[in-house]
Amino acid sequence: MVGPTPAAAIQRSDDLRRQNKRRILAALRVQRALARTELAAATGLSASTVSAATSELIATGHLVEADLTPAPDDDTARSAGGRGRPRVALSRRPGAASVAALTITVNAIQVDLVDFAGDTICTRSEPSRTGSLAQADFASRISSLVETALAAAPKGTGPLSSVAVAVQGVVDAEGEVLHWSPMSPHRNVGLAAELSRTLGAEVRLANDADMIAAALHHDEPERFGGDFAAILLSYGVGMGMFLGGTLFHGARTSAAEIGHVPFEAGGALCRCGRFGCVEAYASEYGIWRAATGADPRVVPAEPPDRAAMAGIAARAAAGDACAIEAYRTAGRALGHAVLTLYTVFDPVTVAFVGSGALAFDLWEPVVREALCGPSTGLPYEGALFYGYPENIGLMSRGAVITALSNLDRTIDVDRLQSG
Amino acid sequence: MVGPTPAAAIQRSDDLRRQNKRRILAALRVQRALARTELAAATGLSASTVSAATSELIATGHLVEADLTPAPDDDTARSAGGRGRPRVALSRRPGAASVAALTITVNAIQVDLVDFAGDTICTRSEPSRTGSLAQADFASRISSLVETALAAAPKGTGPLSSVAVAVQGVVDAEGEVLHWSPMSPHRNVGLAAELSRTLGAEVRLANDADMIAAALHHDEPERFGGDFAAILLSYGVGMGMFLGGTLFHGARTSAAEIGHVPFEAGGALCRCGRFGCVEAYASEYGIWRAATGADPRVVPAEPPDRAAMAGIAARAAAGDACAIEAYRTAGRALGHAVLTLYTVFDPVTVAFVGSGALAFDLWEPVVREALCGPSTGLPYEGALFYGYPENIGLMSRGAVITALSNLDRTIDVDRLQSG
DNA sequence: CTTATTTAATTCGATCCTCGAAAAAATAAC
DNA sequence: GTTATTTTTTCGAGGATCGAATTAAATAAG
Repeated sequence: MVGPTPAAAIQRSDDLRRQNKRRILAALRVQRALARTELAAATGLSASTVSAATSELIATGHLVEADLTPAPDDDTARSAGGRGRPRVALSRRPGAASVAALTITVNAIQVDLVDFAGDTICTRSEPSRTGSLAQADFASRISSLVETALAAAPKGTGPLSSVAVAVQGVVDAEGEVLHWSPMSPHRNVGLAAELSRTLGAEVRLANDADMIAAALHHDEPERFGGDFAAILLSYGVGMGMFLGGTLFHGARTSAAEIGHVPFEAGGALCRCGRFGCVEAYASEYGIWRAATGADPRVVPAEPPDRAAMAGIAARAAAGDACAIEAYRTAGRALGHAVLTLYTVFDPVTVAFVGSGALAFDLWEPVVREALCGPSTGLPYEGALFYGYPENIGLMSRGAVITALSNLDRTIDVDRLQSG
Repeated sequence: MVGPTPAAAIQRSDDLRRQNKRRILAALRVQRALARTELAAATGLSASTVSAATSELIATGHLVEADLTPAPDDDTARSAGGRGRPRVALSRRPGAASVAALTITVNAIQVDLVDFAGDTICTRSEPSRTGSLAQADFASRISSLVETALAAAPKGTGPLSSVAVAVQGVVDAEGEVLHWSPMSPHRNVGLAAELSRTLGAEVRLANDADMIAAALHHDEPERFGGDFAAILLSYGVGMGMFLGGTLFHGARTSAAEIGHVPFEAGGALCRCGRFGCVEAYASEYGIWRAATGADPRVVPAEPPDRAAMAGIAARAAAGDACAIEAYRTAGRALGHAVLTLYTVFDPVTVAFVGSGALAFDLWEPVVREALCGPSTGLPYEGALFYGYPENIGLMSRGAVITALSNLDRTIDVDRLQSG
């Protein structure tokens, strides 16, 4: 290799075939079942190419001809009956493979086992006191939970082929190393490799907020199909963002740590060890500290639970000045974060996810206040905000989607699938 | 189109051919002359494919067989003489097309006319009092300067096929609209379309800092080949950044306006109309205000010239407390900006470009100070900083590269080139 | 009940692309 | 002059896509 050209992926004609097969699989990941004609329209390929590719994919066990279920919401195409030869739907064969989505939070470890078609096979979860675990135990604990789930899976389940791990903290861009996490004192842990060894499948780590963004992007394309940010207001403050239809990440890590943008120099102590980060004011513990009058220079050892946060929200709603002020401060910090977000990435739709969205109406006006006034770019006032108080479900949903989509990128589309 | 798949670019086999031809042209844009064997190595294509593609490109007038110049710095390959059939170098045929690079600053408008091989044909510039021009005059002024240059070009010059305009301010992501510029009171000007009409070529606008980043990326790949930011410290504070080998841009504009990240709430007045932006402290006018004791609530009408800034740098070097403090304040603001940059994009190499880099050694330690301490991500201390006091040359250089690379993406590689 | 109509899917031939191996070309060394 | 070496071209094989024609399967009409 002499030149600087990074020799892009596709340049031989058989790469083309593989890529087009992948495109068909991807289309069927989003739309559960499609006829060959619809696949041709969706992928832009000709009917003959789709016919050839799908018959190969059926032969290799990737696809099956589904019962001609009338598509769930069939607007454009003719519905149920009609003249002409009826279309026969294709879908991904459930037994072709299976994937695991792991959702690791401070409170619990959860695994979702999902088949190739995207249906959940089984779910397991257990409480986690992750902070007290030795580094090696952490990985083996996760592995054994996955193996428990695999053991409970019915016969005919495809081999575990891809694992996505949603975890709080900073993950490298390749999803292999956990650089920093609030759940563990260890740094730069090669968790993906450890899990891959015991599970015998490709494992990718991912930031929790990124997974939430992936879930929203996949499930609500009308709101979150293009460019948007998902800001996770939970124990900490994280962000996942889609730019140009793909998940944004930094030069070397998942990055976009909007929660650790400096807000007030020498201010309240943040979990990361610095003073004055946005998170120190807008996170659960930040709001809890301000509402209870706790020392802003100390990070509480135990995270406030959902009940405690709901209590503060209730007090604020009832007019408690201290609680209201806590939320207003959080709003100012968030306003700073969103203003920074807009300055760096442009106005985008923002979804606020997690317990912080419980009191959405209390701090949302404060955030908007920070966005008023002149700017060098686009007008900020019209930005759309959405609140999603629930976060765990979105995290695991995003991990499922990510595991499936990782699999689609690596699966061998030419060889026979076991099962 | 039913599905959400955006029907990616390449799926027919003749797309493949076109793409591979483009890859060959691109390799020859970076390395002026390469033999077929070298092209095969650089692109990853087989010798026979390169042979076929290049003979077509020669027939269509895109390439010519150059005199067998020994490659300028030929380490890997055999140099000059040797056994065997001598390699015959190929290069882009100068007359196949020409491009124009426009560099518009507060002081001057400059046009560089460049041939398809990348050599400058001719250059023109004239002073600009852009602020006082009517919107329509602005475009016609630029057009006529380009036409003057074209008239002075020797016979055999290829037709003008691509124009890149480097301009201060906020440009939309497609390079068509100038949303905001300090040089003009008008907003959302469709400058690209206006120029395209009179010049009869594709015109793309680009942010000035982005062009500087493009120049550094292209000309110093060992330093700036991967991920890096170029922070322009001139009349304002702008930023261009490469992430994963491509120029970063926001959802709808060039974005990455690190100069307008909020630094001190209710602080000094910024050109953008807000108070407390980083730019209000770290730009030429910000430093000038602080060093001369001018009102921080007023933006000077006339930008301080290069001599004035050099004077302040000299005063600071001589120990003038007021000047030193101005640079230290600029350093603190820049530190905030870089800390935000690192939090959002990860630690990357940074090039500081423009007059601000004149006093690099005065504020660089202050910036580094802000980066010390704990963080949730990668360590910040080892980041590399470089200073480049000159900026106009880099801007026009980046515009040339961008114009050529835009052309390479749109040029018809199958049909005969005039000339 | 038979026939026409309509839509879906497949088959077939043409064209195009890339690649590997072999041949041709051009020079240096002996 | 012959041989060795390296570059470039030629040629045939193997795939891939596409459009047109064909086959398949159902409904509507007479």
